[in-house]
Amino acid sequence: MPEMPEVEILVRHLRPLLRGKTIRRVSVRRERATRPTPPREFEKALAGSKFKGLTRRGKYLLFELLGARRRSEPAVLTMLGHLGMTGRMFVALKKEKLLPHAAVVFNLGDRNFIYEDQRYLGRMTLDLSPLNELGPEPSDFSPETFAAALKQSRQAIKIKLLDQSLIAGVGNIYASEALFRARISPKMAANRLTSAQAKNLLRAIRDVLNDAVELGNTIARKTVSGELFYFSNDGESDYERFRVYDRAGQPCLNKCGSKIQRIIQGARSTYFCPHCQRTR
DNA sequence: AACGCCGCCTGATCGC
DNA sequence: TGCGATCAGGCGGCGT
Repeated sequence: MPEMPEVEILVRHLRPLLRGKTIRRVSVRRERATRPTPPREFEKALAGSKFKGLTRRGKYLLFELLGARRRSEPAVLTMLGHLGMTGRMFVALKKEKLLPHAAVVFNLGDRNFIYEDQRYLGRMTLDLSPLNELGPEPSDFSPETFAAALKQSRQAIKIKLLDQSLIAGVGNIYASEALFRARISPKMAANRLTSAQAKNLLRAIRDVLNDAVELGNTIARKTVSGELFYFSNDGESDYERFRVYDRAGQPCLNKCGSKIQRIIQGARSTYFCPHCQRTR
């Protein structure tokens, strides 16, 4: 499940591999992959363009390209990528066999840049409108503004943290992790957090995400084989990575004597320590 | 208009 | 052994 740290790691990995490369040909192999941009339009718009920059916003990847020379001056294009639940993006030698779920293939000459997605919940598109719905990056959010924003909602804080229009980049795993570090109950109504609690929570969100990027970078370096790079969730690499996520029934790492509990909020799993996170 | 809920997707796992 | 049900969960869209 890629959240902000996984996307950040991927962006840092891909940036130097793509910079300056010209797209010879684009092949959309899954019609859904470029929604709402029509696949043929997507292929046509990007063929011949050159990768310039790559940045991240929330869980989105922003590919900046210089359009193919048409008559007038070259157009700047932005392509938006999202990994959904199971998306992967990597550069591979053209001669390598395509994975069964390759959704979009960008040919760069002797290499392919591939977006692959087992469940097709992610996408690669020219529609930039989702960016308008995003809240601030955790690093840009002033603690006062964050605290004030929480006052607007009666939803449980855990559910609220998943709202990308409030704060960008927090997903199901790091929402639980941040609340544990801030010692705040996931069930607490967002508008009932004190200003101090909100500030602690923002601090915890930043710490959890930054730590994950650092740890992930270590793992990623080990995972790279040749030109192939994967972000994978199903791995040995998750060892001791999370303090509460997926640890139901196991002892709280604060050694309080309680066991981590799993509850369902908004149809999603939440993990927390009922002793250390007693706020309501 | 904040909020709840469903659909999209495939593969792993579980119960009968 | 086989097969349907359930779960994984980010996000867009829709209904209230």
